[in-house]
Amino acid sequence: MECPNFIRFFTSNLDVQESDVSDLLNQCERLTIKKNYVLLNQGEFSKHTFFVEKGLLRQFALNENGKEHILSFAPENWLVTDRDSAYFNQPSIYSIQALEDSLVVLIDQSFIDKLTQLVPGFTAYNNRLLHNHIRHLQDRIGLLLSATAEERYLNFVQMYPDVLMRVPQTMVASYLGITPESLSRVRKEIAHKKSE
Amino acid sequence: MECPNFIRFFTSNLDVQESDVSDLLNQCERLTIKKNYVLLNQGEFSKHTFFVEKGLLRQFALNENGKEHILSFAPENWLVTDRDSAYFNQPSIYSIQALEDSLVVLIDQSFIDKLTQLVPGFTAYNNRLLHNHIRHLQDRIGLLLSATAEERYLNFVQMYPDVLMRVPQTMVASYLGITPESLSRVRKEIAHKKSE
DNA sequence: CGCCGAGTTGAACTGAATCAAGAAACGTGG
DNA sequence: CCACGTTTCTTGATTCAGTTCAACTCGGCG
Repeated sequence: MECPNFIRFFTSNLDVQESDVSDLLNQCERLTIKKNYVLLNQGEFSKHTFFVEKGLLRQFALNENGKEHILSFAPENWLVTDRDSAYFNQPSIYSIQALEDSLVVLIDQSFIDKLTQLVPGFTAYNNRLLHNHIRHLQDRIGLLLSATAEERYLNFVQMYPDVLMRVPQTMVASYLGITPESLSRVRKEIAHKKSE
Repeated sequence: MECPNFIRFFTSNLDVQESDVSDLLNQCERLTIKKNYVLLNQGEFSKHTFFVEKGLLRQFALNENGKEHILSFAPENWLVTDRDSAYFNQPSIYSIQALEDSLVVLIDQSFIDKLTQLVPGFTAYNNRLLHNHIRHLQDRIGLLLSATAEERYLNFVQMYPDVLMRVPQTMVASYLGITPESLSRVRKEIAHKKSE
């Protein structure tokens, strides 16, 4: 079970031997999961970060009123963590589920520690990932605060054209914070504009 | 010009001498600014992180349509950074402005580096701050995706009772992503409910 | 005293939600 | 490979939360 994406993810931006990462990878648990399989349920604990080698995951929550909203999609080469659980010993707010048959690598703290030891630049790299993630979340907040459903959808199309093609529209709607019906109408409206 | 909050912020959770932090503080620029003073303008660059020793800042953006939205409030003991500018060499998306007469400490990369050198646990602490920040942003996204104006306001009241008392309602509205008029009505509604 | 910005209130409007019903696409087993 | 049930998408009618615009109140401050 090869994991070329994983190897590339940790070697391409870091000064480290492929063989070293490969060794570390071999110490990690790997999971081949079917579409719809739930890796982590809301309320459970997990110290793992999931690296998506192949397939597509989503991280989502059900709120009090039974509405579900999607925090993130994670296609190949993405990392998904439940921070509440992994770093703050709190039950997870989000569930993590496969939207396609997937292959994920389970990373834990010891992997991070070993990589930190092995690669001088890793801490900085990791920090950079976190800062980038923060920027991304801030952008999304900005959109939610001041963009219409249509603008948010167009932004999504531009940012994640790949994901768009791989998930049902319902889920895109849930990511954007609108109903599937509204998304359908928004799309119709856009198509209509284009054909003029 | 003493900065007890600053000292406490970096000593209380870290295994480091007060005198060491104090020395580092003395190498940092400090700014005493008046209400409404703009520390950073949208589009500018700044490699600094601002630590709020006293007073209150806000981080906000004006979008295309001239609408302003507030990304964050920063009262005493908060850190504010423009990540685009500080870590990714991009012009800042957000402006940073004082909402009260304030005293801020300007932290730069060399401060971080020195503290990292000096205090073994600092990297982990810093990481923890970042993860916590991410959680916070995720929570906000969750609210924006599925809570009503009233629910968002009540959440704000609970989370930031202090800020609530210190800023004009207009700004709270802008943080929540609603108009000042709507906020006024929401508050009226809540008061009405309580008096029953 | 008079101005000015912040907050409130009202009336009309609008973007998106809801509810309900069909149509299309999809996968699974015979 | 087709038939059937299930999920996904579309469309329509109605409702509703929140916006917009405009007028008015209130408290502070020169």
